[in-house]
Amino acid sequence: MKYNHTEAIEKATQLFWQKGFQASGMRDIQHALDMRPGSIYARFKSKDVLFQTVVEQYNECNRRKLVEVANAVSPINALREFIITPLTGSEDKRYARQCLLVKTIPELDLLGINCQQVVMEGITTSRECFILVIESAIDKNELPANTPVSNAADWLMNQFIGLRAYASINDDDMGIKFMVDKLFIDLTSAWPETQALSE
Amino acid sequence: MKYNHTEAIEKATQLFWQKGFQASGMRDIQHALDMRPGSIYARFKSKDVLFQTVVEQYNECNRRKLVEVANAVSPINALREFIITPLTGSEDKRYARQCLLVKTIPELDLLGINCQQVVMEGITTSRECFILVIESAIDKNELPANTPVSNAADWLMNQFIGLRAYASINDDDMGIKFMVDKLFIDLTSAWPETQALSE
DNA sequence: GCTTTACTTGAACACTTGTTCAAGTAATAA
DNA sequence: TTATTACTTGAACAAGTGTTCAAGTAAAGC
Repeated sequence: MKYNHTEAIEKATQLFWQKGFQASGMRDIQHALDMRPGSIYARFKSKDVLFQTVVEQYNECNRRKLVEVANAVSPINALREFIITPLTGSEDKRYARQCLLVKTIPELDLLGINCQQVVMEGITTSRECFILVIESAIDKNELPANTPVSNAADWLMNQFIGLRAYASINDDDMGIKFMVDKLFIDLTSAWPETQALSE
Repeated sequence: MKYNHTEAIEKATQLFWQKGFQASGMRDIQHALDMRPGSIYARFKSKDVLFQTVVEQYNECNRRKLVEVANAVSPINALREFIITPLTGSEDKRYARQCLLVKTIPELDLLGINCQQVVMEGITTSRECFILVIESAIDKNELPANTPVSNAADWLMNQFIGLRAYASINDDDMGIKFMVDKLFIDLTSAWPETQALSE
């Protein structure tokens, strides 16, 4: 049977996402990819680099989806879809409710320095994409023009992260729906005074 | 030098809070407590039970603080204080910005079943205390009477968790202040329609 | 003083971890 | 067929983990 790169990375992603970096032992990986240690080390230099490859793909996928949201006819509706999708995944994909990057942060200093960078880049990129979404929503009159873009993007991203963490340990679908609804009420409601830039 | 139980647990708390359960090796613990393995195992049955003891104390401390907030003259003001305190800890106590329980959740199944239970109890208790706080605030006319207590408590707790996670990887004090202000605006603003109980 | 009890020590143990590499197998080229 | 190249295998390794326990030390009781 021939080796399939895409499939191997998919399997690795699934494992890392479920168990985290540290808890996914090389023996688990060997089993998941149905490959022997030598083969794995021939293709990926180490467990660390394998994980990095996984995260790189995760980031790219994430970025693409968020740009789509920003370019949608109704960014707010698209955003709602984007947010709800991972929260309501079926039981067998529950592990995907939690963000892989967020899950990785506590393990950050177990990773090689390059790998750490890739993880942090993913977060930075996400933040930038959320800014795009908000700008686009303002542009299309779905959000008030005086929305404080940068702060609101931080806020929005944090809300999303919090929601995913909540959903990953909480089954109550009604509760999740409540929180999402609340998020969109608050998104369009008042913002705190932002400090003047110079003083 | 005589053994000091309180101090030992304090040191252990600090270590676990900084590095997490798994990453705190027995050798780290030995060094932090300045005790040899045999002594540690004589007092605490295992690393697991030591961690459990730490979490039990953490939970009790947390509960006490939240009950104080509920019983304060102005629960909302007390709540603001309660929320801001861990977010603005000095640089050398940055580790305490993240909630110990939240930090532990990803490692939950490395723990013994009793220890797992103690961690989950901590979260449940927190939730119950947040309900008390909201009820008290309604009672004292600081929140509208139609606030959906249970859902709002879930929401509030999740906001707090999210904020602590944000503050633990983000230095920007102005950004943190912005988020806290936003939280209190949203706390007193509109809530989504809650589904009827029977249908 | 001596005996008994309580506590401490740290080398050693069994097990798990990520990683290596000589040997083996399959595919391709001549 | 034979020679060369590309890839795979899995036992073995070094370093790390939580834990044990026989031996040692200090304290308390008489």
